[in-house]
Amino acid sequence: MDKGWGLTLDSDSLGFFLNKPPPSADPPPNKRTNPFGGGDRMFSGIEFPVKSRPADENRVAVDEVDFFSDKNKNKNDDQELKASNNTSVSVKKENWSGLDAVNTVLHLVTVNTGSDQSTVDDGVSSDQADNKRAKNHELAQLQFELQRMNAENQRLKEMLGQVTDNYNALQMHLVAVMQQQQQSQAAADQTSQDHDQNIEGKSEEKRHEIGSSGSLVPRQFLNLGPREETKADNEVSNSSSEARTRSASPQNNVSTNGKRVGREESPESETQGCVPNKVAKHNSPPKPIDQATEATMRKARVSVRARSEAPMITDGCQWRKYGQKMAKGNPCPRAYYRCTMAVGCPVRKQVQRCAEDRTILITTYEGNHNHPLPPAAMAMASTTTAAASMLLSGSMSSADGIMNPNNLLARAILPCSSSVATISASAPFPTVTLDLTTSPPLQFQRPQQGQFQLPFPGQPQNFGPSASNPQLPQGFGQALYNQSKFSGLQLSQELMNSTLAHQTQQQKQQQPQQGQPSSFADTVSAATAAITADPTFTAALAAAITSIIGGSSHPNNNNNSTTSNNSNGGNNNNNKINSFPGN
DNA sequence: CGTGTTTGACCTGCGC
DNA sequence: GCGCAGGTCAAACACG
Repeated sequence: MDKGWGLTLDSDSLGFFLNKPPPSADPPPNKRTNPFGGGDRMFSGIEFPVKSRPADENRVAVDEVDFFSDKNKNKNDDQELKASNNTSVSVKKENWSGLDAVNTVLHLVTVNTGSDQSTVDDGVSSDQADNKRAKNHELAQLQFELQRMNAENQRLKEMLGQVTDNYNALQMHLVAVMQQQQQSQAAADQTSQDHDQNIEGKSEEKRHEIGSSGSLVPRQFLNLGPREETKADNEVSNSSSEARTRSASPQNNVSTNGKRVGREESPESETQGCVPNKVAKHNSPPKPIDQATEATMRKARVSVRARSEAPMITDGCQWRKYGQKMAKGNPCPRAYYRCTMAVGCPVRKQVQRCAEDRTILITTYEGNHNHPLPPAAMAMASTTTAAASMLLSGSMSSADGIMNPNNLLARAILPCSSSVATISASAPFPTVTLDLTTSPPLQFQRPQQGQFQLPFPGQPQNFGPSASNPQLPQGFGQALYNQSKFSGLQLSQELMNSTLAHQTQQQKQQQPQQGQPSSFADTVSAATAAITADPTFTAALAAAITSIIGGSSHPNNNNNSTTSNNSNGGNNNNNKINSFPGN
């Protein structure tokens, strides 16, 4: 099981925006105390409240709690002391400097310092009284302003919660729509090719399933291949839970012929995960439709490179380690995990440190979850899904090749950082690599939108104990972004843009008459138009925005940030360190 | 005792 | 066919 020492993808992403210094070359070996306890460097960027660290002294640390901390109380005490004794203000000055350091960020108290300064050399008591009154007045104003900002902050938090919920709903809706489109196309293809009524029936069933589930409550599946997902869903919908349970345990599948049969014949593994060639060979009649393509899609992998001192990144899922091997060309062992969130879930991942830079953790995901994902796992799942979808669609529509880091595919996946996405054609399986190891600038690079600055760098979001929850920092993408000046965090943008790119890819497949974009650059450039071109999406987006602007704020909307985090973090973080020699 | 990890053995695919 | 490397299994082990 995932012992959860890992940092989450988002925390890493957040760290980018905080100008997180690169990990020290020689980190304390067992520094991994409580990942969410605030002591870990990896999470300090987003933990709440913000801890001050030497490396972050110049960071914008807007911590509402601190404004009413003892320091301020001391200041008030000093004021009172001074009022009664007319004593020196030197001590008070020191305290002011402390507050000033904070308020400089808020541009609130620059006047006070000057006022304070003038008091020092003034020996006239009446002037002192005036100054005291003035300062008290300013203090009251300051506190009022702080309260106002706190309220504003709270409101923004609530907005964030709402936006997060709406975003999740929209994203799921988008996935559902894409599934529907793909299903329709697949059904059409099937009909034209072999008139397989059975498959069509399944497609209808699938459509019905999507429709009946409600447009905004699609299932949360991680799919590394769009078509595969369809097939998998059909299987899931057609198979009883009992059958799944039976097939879940490899031991139960051991036949009398051999001890490894169970693994090979696991339906989940075949249809949703990596399909062993053996199965393909043994499987019934060859399908006329791109079997090779389907096999390729099943084997699609998404690799995430992120800097982490932890043995593995926390992605919201539960993992159980089932093997470890020394890989050729890398002194660090490769660990093998499988998802244990549901019995028989075929999703596996490999975790290995980069040989060149051991602070870089390479996590490779493979397969599709056959179970609903917790919100905490949706970010990574969506990211990998979108990346894999783009990979697969790209590999189908154009020649495989290394994607240049400057390619817009990379920017579609990671538009706001200097991170790159690469597609490896030489790997045994088509693999898209999301490189999150390069620190982006504090400003997003949005080729079509110019630059903008993060409004709340380091802003404590009420993320609960697991501030690293990947599902929370989810903005709306540029539509909402442009309208409300709200910005998501890095992964949000990644998700949004990659999802949009994927959506565009789907639309591209459905509208060949408009001429296919010849490259992903076109795909990405069309993604912006897609968000407005798709009336469904636009309407849903508008509804979400309206609900926000309408002021219907529900603090509990952020509950998932706490509960899911707890469940996620709890599941993932009460684990002990893997004995991972490479770490 | 249950659960998760470790680790050597085994299987499979691939290149020569 | 052989060797190599990747991937997986499962008994042994550790831990709470």
